[in-house]
Amino acid sequence: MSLISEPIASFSPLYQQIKAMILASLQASEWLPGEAIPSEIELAARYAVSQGTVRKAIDELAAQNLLVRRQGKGTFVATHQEEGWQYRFLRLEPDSGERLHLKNQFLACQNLKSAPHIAQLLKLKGGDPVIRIDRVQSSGGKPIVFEEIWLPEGRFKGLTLDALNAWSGPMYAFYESEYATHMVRAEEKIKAINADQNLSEHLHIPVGTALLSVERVAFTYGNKPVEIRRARYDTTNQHYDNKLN
Amino acid sequence: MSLISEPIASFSPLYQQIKAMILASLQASEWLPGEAIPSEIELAARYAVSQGTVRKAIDELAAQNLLVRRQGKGTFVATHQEEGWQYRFLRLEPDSGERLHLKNQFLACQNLKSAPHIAQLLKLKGGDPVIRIDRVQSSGGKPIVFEEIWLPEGRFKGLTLDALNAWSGPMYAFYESEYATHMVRAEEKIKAINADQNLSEHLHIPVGTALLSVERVAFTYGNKPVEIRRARYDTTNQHYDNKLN
DNA sequence: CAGTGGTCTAGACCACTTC
DNA sequence: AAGTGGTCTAGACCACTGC
Repeated sequence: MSLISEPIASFSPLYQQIKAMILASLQASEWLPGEAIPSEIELAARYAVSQGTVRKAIDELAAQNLLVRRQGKGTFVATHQEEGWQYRFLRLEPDSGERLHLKNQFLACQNLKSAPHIAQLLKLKGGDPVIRIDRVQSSGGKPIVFEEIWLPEGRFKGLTLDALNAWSGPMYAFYESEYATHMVRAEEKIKAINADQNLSEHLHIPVGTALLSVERVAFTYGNKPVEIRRARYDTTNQHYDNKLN
Repeated sequence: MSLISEPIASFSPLYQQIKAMILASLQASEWLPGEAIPSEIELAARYAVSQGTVRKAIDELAAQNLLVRRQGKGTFVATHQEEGWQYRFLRLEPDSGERLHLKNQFLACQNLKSAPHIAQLLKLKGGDPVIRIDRVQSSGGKPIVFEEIWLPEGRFKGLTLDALNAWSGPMYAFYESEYATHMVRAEEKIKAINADQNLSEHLHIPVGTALLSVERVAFTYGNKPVEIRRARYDTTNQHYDNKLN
């Protein structure tokens, strides 16, 4: 061990500080998903820096998909309600290459005490209340996806099966409009598993069939985990598509 | 159909043109992987634009991982030989979270006439010569990955099993140093399959075990596909890790 | 110390959208 | 025509590397 202590932050460019301040405003819901943020000139005045410095901050936030720039119109807070952004996190697509259209069927929505595993991923204390949702998604009448979802009860108070059934559209748009929670990024761990009795029934396939297991943790602003998903995909006629750069 | 023809390129910013010229130099091997490209000031002079315009072009190429900037030293052509970049495209990691270390065993390296399916992916004519490599990769003595690789024979002339066995290190570093071929990006399609007799033997698992099937097409400069891989992962103790943004 | 990339500014002008 | 983001420039200065 060296006696010389590490600098906390040896150097922090102005535009990084601006970026942090814009991020703080997003997190504080000063501007809501879908809304325009102030123009570059206004922000430059507010923070007392040049427009170029604000531009660089916004550039990086846009690259992270937190903001969306539209020439001639303004810069907007990213939203899952936008056309073409509803399925931003869905990597499943038909082998034929067409667009996948999934029909939702919610099976259950229960309030539970969190198991240690789930609590840890959501950064809750073991036993803290969580909501668990079960659903099946179908394509052309065939069940393709079986999914279990865990949410922290604190943020999603009063969520019921009826509310879910009343909603038509992507879940992340639902979270946004009903619980002011915008998903920023997610991490997935993928495995192959053999279908058990339960999955066999839900997906109408023989026991033992190979299925894709996708475990996802989704995060809002500030790297806060707010949703766990455990999905099982039948990949007979569709696949998980990934680009590596 | 409208009688008004679409503009080919309604507007092309200077920095995009600079980007295209740098890209052309990379494709023409004017600067090799691992080498430094000329300084921003030199490039600005060469293209008769300001340094800022060159910067923006380089910024985008760096964001695509084609170039790597190093403050105080210069800008370098990305290479798979670099420490930490050898496994840029490998998304498999142990459930424990440690680093995966795979040992290579090449089983075969044959010259074949390409099947239609492979030829199409490599943009060859059906029947054009291809090289097929079979290998198994093991972690801690356990076989984890069985992989078949197809390469266009034209670009990889004279590749033999002996040459592969003589090489210790990642394949993409091998392609780079022996065949002047740098991989830029890749696309993967992932499914779950049940192990057949052949896979059962290679991976020492029972027939029917669920395996991850990963089909990859890898591209060099100019979006040219130059490698097909069909991998099978045993995901009992490891998983495919993916980040969604 | 010289050379490289990195930050910041101020200003001119262009392209797109809306009124 | 006014307002927005997008491009391009020129210049000053900072941070990091290596001789």
